[in-house]
Amino acid sequence: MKFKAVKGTSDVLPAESSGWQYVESVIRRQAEKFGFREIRTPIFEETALFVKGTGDTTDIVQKEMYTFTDKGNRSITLKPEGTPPVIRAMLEHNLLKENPLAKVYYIAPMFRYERPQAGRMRQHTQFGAEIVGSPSPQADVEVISLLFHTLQELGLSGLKLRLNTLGCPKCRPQYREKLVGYLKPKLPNLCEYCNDRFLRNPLRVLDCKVDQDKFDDAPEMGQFLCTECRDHFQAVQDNLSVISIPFVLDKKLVRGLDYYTRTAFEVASRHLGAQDALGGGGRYDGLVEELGGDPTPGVGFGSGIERYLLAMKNQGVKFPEEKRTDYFIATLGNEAKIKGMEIGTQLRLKGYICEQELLDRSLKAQMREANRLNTRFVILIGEDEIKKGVVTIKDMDGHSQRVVPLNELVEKILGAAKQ
RNA sequence: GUGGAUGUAGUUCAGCUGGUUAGAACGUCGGAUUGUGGAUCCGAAGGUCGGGGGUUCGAAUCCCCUCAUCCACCCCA
Repeated sequence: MKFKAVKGTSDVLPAESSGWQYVESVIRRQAEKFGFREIRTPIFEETALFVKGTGDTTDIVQKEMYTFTDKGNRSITLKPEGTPPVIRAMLEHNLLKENPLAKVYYIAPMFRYERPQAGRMRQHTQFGAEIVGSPSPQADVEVISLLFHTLQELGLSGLKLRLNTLGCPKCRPQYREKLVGYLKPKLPNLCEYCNDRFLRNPLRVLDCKVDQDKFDDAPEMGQFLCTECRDHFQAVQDNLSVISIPFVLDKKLVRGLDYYTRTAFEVASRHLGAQDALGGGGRYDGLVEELGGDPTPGVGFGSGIERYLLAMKNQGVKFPEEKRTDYFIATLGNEAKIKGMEIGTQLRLKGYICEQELLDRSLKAQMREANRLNTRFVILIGEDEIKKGVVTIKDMDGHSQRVVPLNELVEKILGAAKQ
């Protein structure tokens, strides 16, 4: 085979696209119920937006971006995540000046140069949402609720919401300093990954699978939280409880993006493999300012639609049935084909789903095709019908058929379809 | 970037320690029903055995290289 979809990308074939459309429609309905409005930003951005927004210490920026130079000598990057472009667009168009609160969602492709595996692609599609402008813990909860309830609405079960707080620029540095002091003497005894993580993001070291048991006496973020952060975190938990969203506290949950403050969360499915997060997000109270706006709080999430579909498949979730074909026009002979074209056009104008044979197959094959399409009625036009100026209509469910004169065809079948 | 597994019809797979015409199921097409679907029966088409090189009288099968896919690490959606 000559051409193949490049590594880590895949095609959504007709057999799967109805599943996608269904998921997308559920997402849009949920987002709109909460009052989120869609935002569409370009598929690529100036590279610097991610270096500054996502953070230059993150894996995404250090080794996963699809970056290239365009003919105008600009450094361009295919977006690896959705939040920085959304903030950029809000600032560029002064959305936050028009209204101090902005709630947006998006369904968009993301690109990361990673080694593909189950649930991880180089191009994947994220459903994300952001609330910008509100410092309220209820904004955190609204965003979590949108994600959680969307997943539930799709029929996903075995969901696990993990929750943590990362503190703020006031209290996190103190914890970080303490943790670094605690870890430093242990480094020679820790694995190479730990040593690597220690340099990039010390909070991550505690999450190591190899050395996990060596950190029993490690200092905890909880002991260092300032009162504002502590209250905020408590309020998030209280509100989640009020709306009956179950969660577990996970002190090791440290998201891989630099901009998170306070709340961090992740929803995982037990129906997925190693990459089990359906979505994750958190609060980013410093990001807007970092990208050149006034200090403005924000909170949001990103979630992977390919993973939704994977989890739904693994879990055996049933998708709604596809629409059936109302009329299949089976034809024999040239005149019949022309007549069929005419009839089909009229039926579609009336709003029916209507297909016509395009391969000149045998009548048997055409009937088989009609059956495959789950057709309600077959309109048969052969040489006999042409001679007599009629059409044979077969009811595929009732197995009955009758002959209808051409001139009253549309009226007749309109009636039949209403039954 | 690291490790492991796998590449044979459209699809899912079989093919024993190398032996000559590479099989099955499903799907497709045709027939049983000269113009009628889903069930059944019969038949047909469809394969450079991922690619290249080597060993051998002989390679889908053994060796080397390469490419791709999958899974895991890392990290994330």
